[in-house]
This record gives sequence, structure tokens and C-alpha cells, in this order.
Amino acid sequence: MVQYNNDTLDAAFAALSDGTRRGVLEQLGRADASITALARKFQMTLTGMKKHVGVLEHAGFVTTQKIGRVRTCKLGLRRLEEEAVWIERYRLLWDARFDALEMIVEELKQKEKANDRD
Amino acid sequence: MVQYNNDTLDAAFAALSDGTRRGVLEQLGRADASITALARKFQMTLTGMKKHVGVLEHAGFVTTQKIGRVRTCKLGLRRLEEEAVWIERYRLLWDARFDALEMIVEELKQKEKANDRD
DNA sequence: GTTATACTGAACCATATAGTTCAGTATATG
DNA sequence: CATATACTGAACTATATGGTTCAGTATAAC
Repeated sequence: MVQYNNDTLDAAFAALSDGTRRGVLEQLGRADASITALARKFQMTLTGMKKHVGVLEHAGFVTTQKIGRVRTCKLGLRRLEEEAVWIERYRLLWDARFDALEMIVEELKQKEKANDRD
Repeated sequence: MVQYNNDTLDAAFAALSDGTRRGVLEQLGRADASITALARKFQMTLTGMKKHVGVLEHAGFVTTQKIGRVRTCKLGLRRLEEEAVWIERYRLLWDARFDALEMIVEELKQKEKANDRD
């Protein structure tokens, strides 16, 4: 019934709603990194960082690969395409809405003028 | 120490991470609406919808005004500017990162060729 | 072979989210 | 005035989030 759902988008925006995770994405934009390196940089336990990476991985923003004892994290193939599209679509809606409001305001002004003439 | 935080962005992305709230934004993009109207449209109690509207309001996406017994919700002044900027910046990072990767791949290919010639 | 490193998983904690019900208050309507 | 409507707030439930500690396992280094 509720077809307003889109789990992919939910997961993506939820992943982006945490400062640490946004920081991790920016970090990985500069260079791949191990869990340990990220944990140190963001002053957090390994376990804590692992969870954040898990969230980013689940959202498709990050992929990881374990070689030996080191798990290397890198940016995934998902490049915020969908999110950008959603936001853009919303912005268009917003613009349209406020253009409409302006028209109404304009209309009211005209009516007022007409009333003034009475 | 953790300067990766940005509560505004946190609140914005968190607000967008729920399908019902994204639906409400789209709805308000078409026309202002009361809590009751939104609750009916999204098949939810008044109290539940009030909470969603509260989240959107807190994030700055929606403003409300109570006249008589009706609280009318409309799009706020915040038009996802910051979010669009963040996402765009990330996308540039992403592109740069993958361009760099491509260069490395290219480099490896060259080395391989050189080895083949040995 | 011992020790250090890097991660992993389970369990726990505090708080937040998404929803509900129920009992109000305030405002329209007849 | 009586009743219906629209919202509000408190309290409760179930689940998720962001973090921790602690006890492992697997691999690398000496």
C-alpha cells in the first residue's frame, strides 16, 4: 500500500546522515584505507568503524576486500547518482511551487488594487 | 576534535532517509496540506504524521502555521541547496578517484607490455 | 614458536525512530 | 449549548543506531 518506499534511497540517505560516515567517504575519495587507519583517523574503536563501513557498504558507497589480515576499503561503484536525481527533482518541484506562490501573490496584489479603486 | 560533524546536514539527510517524509515533501510541492490531509494520504494516525512533519520542520524543509484548529504545512525556505552541494562535491571526488584508478590501471598495462617484451 | 597486529562477533548500553493508543484542548458547526 | 473536527502531548512498544568492551581467530613479524 505504501509505495512511497524506496529502500535503496532510504539506505543511502541514512548512510549520509552521519558525519563520521561522510568523513569516511571523503577520506576514501583521497585514498583507500584499512579499518584500522579509518578507526584511528576518526578516533573510534575498530568495531565501531567496522559498523560504519558496513553501513556504507550496504548502501553501495563502499566496497571492501580482505587480504591477509587487512581489510581495505575503497569507494564503491555507486556515485550518488540516484540521490542527486532525487534532490534535483525536489528542487524543481520547489521552484515550481514558489513560482506558483509568486503568481498568487501577484494576483492578490491585482485584486487589492481593484478594491482600492472601488 | 571530531570536526566532521555538521548537525544541519545530519538532520537534512536523516529527514530524507524516510520514504513517507520524501512523499510528504513531494506532496507539499504540489499543494499545501493540513496534518489531517497528509495523515489520510499516507495512511497514518494524526500523531504519527505530526511527528514526520516535525522532523521535516526541524530540518528546515517545511514550515507550518496553525490557523483556527487547522495546521497548514508548506515547503520551507530550505531547498536542499547544501545537500546538493555536498553530493556534488562527493561526485567530483569520486570522479577524481576513479580517474586516478584508471591511470594506475593504464600504468600497470604499460608495465605488463614492457615485461612481455623481455 | 611466541608475540604483536588486524580484524570479527557477541553482548551490552543509551538514545533515537516510527509508530501506536488514549486522554486531553481548542475551535467550528448546527 | 452540544457535538464534531483538528490537533496535541504523554506514555508505551518495537526496533535501529552509534557506540563500547571483551573474547576470540587469523596472519605477520621476530
